[in-house]
Amino acid sequence: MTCPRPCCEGSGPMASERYNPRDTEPRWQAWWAENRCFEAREEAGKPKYYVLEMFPYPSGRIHMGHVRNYTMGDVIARFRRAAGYNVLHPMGWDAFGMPAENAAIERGIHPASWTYDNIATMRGQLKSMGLSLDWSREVATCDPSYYQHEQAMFIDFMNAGLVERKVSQVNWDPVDHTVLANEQVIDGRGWRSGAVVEKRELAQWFLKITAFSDDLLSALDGLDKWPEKVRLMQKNWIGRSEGMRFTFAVEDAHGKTLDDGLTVFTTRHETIFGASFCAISADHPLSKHLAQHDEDLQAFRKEVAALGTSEENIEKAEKKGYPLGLYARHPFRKDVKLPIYAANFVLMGYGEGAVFGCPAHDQRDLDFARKYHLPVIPVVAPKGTDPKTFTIGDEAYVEKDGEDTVLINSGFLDGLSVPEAKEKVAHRFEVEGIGTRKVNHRLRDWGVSRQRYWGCPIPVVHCDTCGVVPVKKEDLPVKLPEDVKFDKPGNPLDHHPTWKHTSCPACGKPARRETDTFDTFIDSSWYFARFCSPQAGMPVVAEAARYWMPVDQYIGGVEHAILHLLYSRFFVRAMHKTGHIHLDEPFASLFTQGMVIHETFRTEAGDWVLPADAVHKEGQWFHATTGEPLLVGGVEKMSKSKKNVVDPETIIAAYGADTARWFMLSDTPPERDIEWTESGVEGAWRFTQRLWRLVNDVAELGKGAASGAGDGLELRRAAHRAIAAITDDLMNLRFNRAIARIFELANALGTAMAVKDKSVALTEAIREAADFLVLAFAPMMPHLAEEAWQLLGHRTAVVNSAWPKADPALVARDDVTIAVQVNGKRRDELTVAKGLTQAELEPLVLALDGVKRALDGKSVAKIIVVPDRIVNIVCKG
RNA sequence: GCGGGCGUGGCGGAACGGUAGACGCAACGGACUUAAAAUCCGUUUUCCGCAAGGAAGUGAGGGUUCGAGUCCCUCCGCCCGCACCA
Repeated sequence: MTCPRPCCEGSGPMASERYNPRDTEPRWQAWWAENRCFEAREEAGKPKYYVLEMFPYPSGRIHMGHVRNYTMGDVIARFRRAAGYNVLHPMGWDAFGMPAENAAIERGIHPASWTYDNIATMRGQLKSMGLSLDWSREVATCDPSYYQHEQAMFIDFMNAGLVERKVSQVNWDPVDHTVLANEQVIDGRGWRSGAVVEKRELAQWFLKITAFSDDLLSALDGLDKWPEKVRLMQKNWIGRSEGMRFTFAVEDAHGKTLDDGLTVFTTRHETIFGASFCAISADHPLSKHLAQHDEDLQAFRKEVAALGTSEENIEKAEKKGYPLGLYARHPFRKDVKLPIYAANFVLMGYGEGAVFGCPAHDQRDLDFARKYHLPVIPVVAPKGTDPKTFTIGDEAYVEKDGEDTVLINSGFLDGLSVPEAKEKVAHRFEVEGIGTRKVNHRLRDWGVSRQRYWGCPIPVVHCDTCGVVPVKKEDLPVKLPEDVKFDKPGNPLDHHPTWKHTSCPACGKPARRETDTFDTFIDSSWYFARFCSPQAGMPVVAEAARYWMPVDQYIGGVEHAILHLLYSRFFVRAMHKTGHIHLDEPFASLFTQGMVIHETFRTEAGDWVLPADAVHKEGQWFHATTGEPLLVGGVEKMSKSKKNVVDPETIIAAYGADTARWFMLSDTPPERDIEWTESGVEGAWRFTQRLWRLVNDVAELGKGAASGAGDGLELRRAAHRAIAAITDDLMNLRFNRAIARIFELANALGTAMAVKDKSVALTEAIREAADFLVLAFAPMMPHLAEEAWQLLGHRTAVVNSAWPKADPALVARDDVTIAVQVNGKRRDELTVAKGLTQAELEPLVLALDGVKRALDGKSVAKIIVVPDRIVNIVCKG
């Protein structure tokens, strides 16, 4: 036998060396590229598989989150490819956005050169990961050859009535000097800057996402390969509620009826007899109107505006109202007048910005009623309750699901159930012509105007004569000017001396270009479709999209559960409506991976310290250069601010991409947060070396003697079972389990290799198992796999090799180990031929020592047999 | 407040309602080495026992079942999303 140890003489030249990824990885990357292994072509008749990871923002360098995301995508792509699919696996750059402009402002670098430099760096880093990407399809959203199609589609959307320009109250980010969409405001702060968002009135472009509210909602049911969590978040975000919109007659303090009534929205119209006041938003037109002649009301409106909408404020805020001196007449109790208040808890942005208050059954209304001494009339009570004794204390009565309740104190509704009363009152409103059934959504239209330079110009022109006119399609793209200055706050496009001056596409007179640019979420709302035909002179070539779309597997962070994923679902619907694509749902299957987390270190002074600067000595952490002791903090998401980052480039340089990839997939399920640890990476590194030694040993194996030991059957079974399990795991994205199976296969192969004097059969089984092993880990460690594959004597490349097929005969078991329980506790086990019947098993089981001991003379009441799995003997006494 | 998820060894985590802890990390013991690293062999849920074997055990308590980490109810803790949405 040849000794595999590096120290031994006489072994082959390869075998005496450690596996060196620094040599092999660039070599195989170059080979794959030269042979265009990953360039996708449409092939009729071959099943296609479109794998896509959310494309990166070119911030400068890749981070571990990218490594995890792209490794998962690559494993899927390589596995599907081997399994016979025609795989599309493209990559691009979400290249517009604020950081490029910040670099321009802070360092005087042009956003374009900053962006393209970053792309070059990051492209190189991604290539060093050995990803099976089709680089011929690369796109950058900041390239006019990309955004011109976005502009063309926007014009089509305008013509299709999916675009609106309106003055509205918008979220203004005072740090980024731009407008934010509702989805981009988190806890009252800008999603990027973290600044408290202000309200401003501005003329803005909107995409009418609300035109698809119900469709976006109901189609979620069909997205059965999306995480339930994401579907639920979108459902809540769209926030559909069914109710009624109806109008109260309004009179003033002198009993004079006003021309206009007060229209409210409610989902609890059955509680109308419990109404004791009405409340309107401080921003309601009626409130604004009255404030013109009422200084106290003006003050109240200011107070409400100052409060904002952040979480803390809402929790603390007391329900407050300002009586307007107006009264709403109850529609069914003509003697009752409901005072109307402007109130701080009514939002202008939802429903009608006006409600009726039913204090008995709504906590906010109750708080309000108690403060202003308004009546509290219970109108819904548990069935059987005496209406005379049912009272409300400090808590509103809200019936729970499934509770049996009836209407009380409600005139013609008395005795009805809530659904019956809803129906009856709705009918009555409709008959009397004062109200209609109405579905409301929480979802607002998507404000897409941004007052920034580094984005896609909105292709319209403002003409004093013609108004807003879209740019002619033949004049697209509207390109960004290159000579811009960032010397003052605000939008450089607006400050540019000439760019905005143009002529009207309709009348030819001098006119102004729109200087707002698109929200960058538009750029990422269709890039997946562009990848089907990335160089086409139209947004999407129909045949290409028909072949490749939808994306079969989309992978990214859960932070995009609403923003990007909802916008994309809308945008594709708009593209469908305007004839650019044939489908509505872009992503058939979605996977949201967890974050990469790491321990945090800080000095006693409180400064964060990079993990690379922390050294562990005798159970204590110290700073590598200053030597001062370090405090170990929590394990948190890798972030620059806490410095708990590990640079992928350093890791790849030290261990190679395969090791980094292997670590990312091991142990932790892909949807959970993974903790990056030095010992884990070391472990992955050692395993690459172990595989390399194992393959070397197999490669050097001579022909076994016919008389040698071992029939190889056990190993063959292990290998085929491993392949069957790994195939199943990879199909279902259970990478950590697949990796455990690969460890087991390597262990089984190692055990077989330790047999002295191997028979021919065992030797052949070893060769087969080694091939299987290499093919099985190839999606995770593609470079090592290619190198090992050559060493095993194959002339093909792994990328061009088929996924191994498990032989069902070897996967199936002919004998089984059955656990034997007595009263549910395991007492013994029994290995028998598969498929024994209860009658055959019973005597065998009762004869077992462990069973006899446990029974100890007790009488057997019953024997439960689950074929080939378990026997449970139930006894008494 | 509403909605959702999760709780298993020292750690990451396995486990169609059917032998809890696969696989990995770490630790410990041993072999090899002048030594270290690497490598190889072994041990590692807890408790009792020399062992054979036994007892307990999946956040807590109850239930369904021949059998529960898994299903149901109540509670505790942690995480995430939304949040004055009428």
